[in-house]
Amino acid sequence: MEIPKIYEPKEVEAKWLKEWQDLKLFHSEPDTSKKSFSIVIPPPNVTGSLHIGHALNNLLQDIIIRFKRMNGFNACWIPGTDHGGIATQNVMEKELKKQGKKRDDFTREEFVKMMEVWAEKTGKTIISQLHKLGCSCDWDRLCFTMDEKRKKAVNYAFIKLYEKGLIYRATRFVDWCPRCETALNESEYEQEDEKGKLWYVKYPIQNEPEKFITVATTRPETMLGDTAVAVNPNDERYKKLVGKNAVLPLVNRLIPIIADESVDMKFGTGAVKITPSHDLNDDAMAKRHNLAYIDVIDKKAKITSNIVLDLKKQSIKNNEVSDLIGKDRDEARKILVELLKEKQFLEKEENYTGPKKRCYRCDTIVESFNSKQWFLKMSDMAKRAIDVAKNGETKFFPDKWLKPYLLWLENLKDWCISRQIWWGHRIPLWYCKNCVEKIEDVTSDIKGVYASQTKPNKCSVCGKSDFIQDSDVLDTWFSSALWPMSVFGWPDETNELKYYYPTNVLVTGHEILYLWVARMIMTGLEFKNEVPYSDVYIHGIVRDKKGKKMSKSLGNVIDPLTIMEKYGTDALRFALAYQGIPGRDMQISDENFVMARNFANKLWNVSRFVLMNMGTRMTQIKDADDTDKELTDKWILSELNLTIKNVTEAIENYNPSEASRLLYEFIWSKYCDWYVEFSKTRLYGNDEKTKEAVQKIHIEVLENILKLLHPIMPFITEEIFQNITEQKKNIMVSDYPKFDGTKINKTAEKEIQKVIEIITAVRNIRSVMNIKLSDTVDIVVKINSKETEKIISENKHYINSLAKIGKIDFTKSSQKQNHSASAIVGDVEIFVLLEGKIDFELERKRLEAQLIKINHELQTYETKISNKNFMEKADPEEVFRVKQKYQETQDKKKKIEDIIKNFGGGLNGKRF
RNA sequence: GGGCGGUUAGCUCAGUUGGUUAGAGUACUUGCUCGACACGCAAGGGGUCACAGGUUCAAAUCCUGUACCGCCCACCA
Repeated sequence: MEIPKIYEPKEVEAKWLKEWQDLKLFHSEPDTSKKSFSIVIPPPNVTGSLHIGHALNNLLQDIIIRFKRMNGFNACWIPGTDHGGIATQNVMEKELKKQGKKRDDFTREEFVKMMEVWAEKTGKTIISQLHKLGCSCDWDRLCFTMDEKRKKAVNYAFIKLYEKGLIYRATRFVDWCPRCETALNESEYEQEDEKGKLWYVKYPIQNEPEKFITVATTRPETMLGDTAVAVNPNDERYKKLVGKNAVLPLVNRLIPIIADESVDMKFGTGAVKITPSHDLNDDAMAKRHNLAYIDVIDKKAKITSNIVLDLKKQSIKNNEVSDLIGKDRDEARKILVELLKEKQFLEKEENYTGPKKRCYRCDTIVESFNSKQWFLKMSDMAKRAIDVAKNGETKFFPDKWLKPYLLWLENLKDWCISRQIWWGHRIPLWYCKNCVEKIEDVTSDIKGVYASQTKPNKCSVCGKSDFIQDSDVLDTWFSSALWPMSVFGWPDETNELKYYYPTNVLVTGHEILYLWVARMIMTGLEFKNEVPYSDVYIHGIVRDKKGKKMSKSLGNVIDPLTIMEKYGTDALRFALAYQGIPGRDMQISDENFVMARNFANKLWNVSRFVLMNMGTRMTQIKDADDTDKELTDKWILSELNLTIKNVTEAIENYNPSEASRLLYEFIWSKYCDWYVEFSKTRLYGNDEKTKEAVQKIHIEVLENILKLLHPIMPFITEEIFQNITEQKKNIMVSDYPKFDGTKINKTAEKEIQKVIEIITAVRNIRSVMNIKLSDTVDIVVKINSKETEKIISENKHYINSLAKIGKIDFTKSSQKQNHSASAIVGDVEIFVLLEGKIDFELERKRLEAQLIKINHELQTYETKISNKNFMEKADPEEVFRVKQKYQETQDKKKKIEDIIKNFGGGLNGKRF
């Protein structure tokens, strides 16, 4: 059997993906005789393909689900995709733009049809990527947030909430994208400080043409809708002006100068222009002071004709301002600033950096204004969501997220659920054309409005059957909020819903804690009266080397497919798991993948080693008696069991990083570096019985390693597992290793530790003295303690072979050995005889350097022991330890000093 | 302005409830084709744990403050 030296992931991965799929190992059916463990995927948007963040998110879920499956649970992981609302529609619009087309070139039906085709295509891409990643989702249960069943759930939920009176229509300030022409929520725009200007505009005082009040503004174009100038009532500069009128420049409309506490005296001039229609604060102020509203900017961010109507109403002579009608807000700004300058209303302009909201999909600056939207009342639902988190029905891992979660819910405003786009769940409200005069004026209490999944037959008011459906769609998070229920067929009481719901854990990044997690909890409580999952596992965001969030525009995205191609899927998975420290964002770079790839290769090669030494005697493992086992065997089994315990705990505590580190350490530094080497003396010997015994241990350890590692690295572990066992069973459905306390052997651990230290010390001398491997040298180990002599004696062959030395002798003499380099390991004095090969000066330097270290160490112990307080107050165990350590170090120091003393005479006399 | 996190070896990061001489990977130095692996083996060098106080017998670890970096929330004319 020829096995390549380098692990080749590609074929292996394809092979097992197919087999797992063919055997339907990912599939789960409700089975009341078994305990269920369920996870629902955070459905990726069908905007394109998966990024490394998705890979992390899904990997973590896969680790948990595979772990639970191997631990006897009926594990079910529901996969799916999200229609993604505005985000996806924008991707489509961008595609159209490339072809020189736009949304308006199509009818709504045509556009939605195109979107469906797109969603289908990208959805498939995403699913295939998840599949390739090794995600053990139940692919037979694939869902989409806008498929028929989910549609039903959304409509049902909307209608229920509507009937309960929780959904209402109102005119509110909303964030609005003038390019997308829809309301946005906080996840749909990004707010950042941007460089801009602050313009100081002089507003003349009525009847006092020489006097002005100067306001500072970042948005001069909105001045057309100003209906007041406000100052702080305590502002001495303006006290006399309050109550007077200012004349709006260019427009010549009179506006009152008012006093309001909310005005910041320190900002700008301390006087602020008030545009109630286009600013949330101004709106609030307008309500307090009963000011008029004049809309200046329309849905498309163009100047409205309202400004002229307003002028006419006040019989103010028309002027150049009316030319602005229909112009874009930016253009209008330029023109206005020019006009103000020309007419000497502009006092000055200065640079100013302030916050700007931009639509996160099209980068257009968000406009905020009053708009008629559908809202969902949040206060009661939020209260319940707060309660369940406080009383622990839902727990957060790590729990530091509890506080922000609560804070968000406590300040929650009603949720604007309507969007003026075409892609999404259309609001299931129908208006009787006969009874409802103006659709814009519809509210929930008006007659002739019906909440219904399908078009109503007849209007109960007028008896006619001419209906029109609301043209808005629901916020994409509305369907997401129902996801943990809807994937199991809710609102129908399906077997799946009964068996798998509530789910066990939700795994997600913290960026959607509010938007999604909180809302799922609220709807879960509302409709099912229980939390949708008991645990919320919140992982970090993947960032690049410089700590920047990965984004296409920054060009720093890592494509998981590229990594999988280059290093293998298991390497990608291991690297992500290894770096994914709970509660922290993670930075990842190529080096991590190289490390993981090398680790996979190490595992591959150690299994090659085991296989090569199995011969044809590959047998089922039977636990031999401990008496048959050597110290090294007991040691590795002890270490293995410790690893089993710790890895299991780590995964159960949602810490795959810890699990990965433990496994790396055990496999590489314990099993490969030491046990494998120890075992060679027996494997290459002639005693068949001994050989077989050590083979059994190897099989046992390797099999356990593979199982432990399988949730993180499924492919390579399955491949090796199938090679080393004759079982037909797949590793992914085998039993996860169980901790066996009887295998823990502290004595073996201690003694092997000693052996390792002695070997390392000898190797060190070899290395420093530049002793070639080919030079077989003799070594004499002098023992002062009988206990250690026994250990060394019993493990002599290991020291011989691992330190590559000729022979070991014992001596009781405390005489220095001629021509030797020395090392002290605890109570063991080692003399490596190097006749003719020793560099005396080097040896002296080496020992003196050691002495410096020892002295330093000794000092720390001395300080402690001479400290009365330490001796009295410290934990007695700690005192004992320090005392012991002190004694040991002192002994060691004395021994080295002795050697050096002897050295003095020896150098010239060549006694050494 | 409020909150959260970070600052540990050249680089990327671990470090559980305070208690071995503070660890890993990588990079670096030296030596290795020794019957799993050069994607490797062996040996080594490298850190005042951001800074300043405090608590404690004892602090990378707990507390307070400072600086810088990052994120979230709110405000900003």
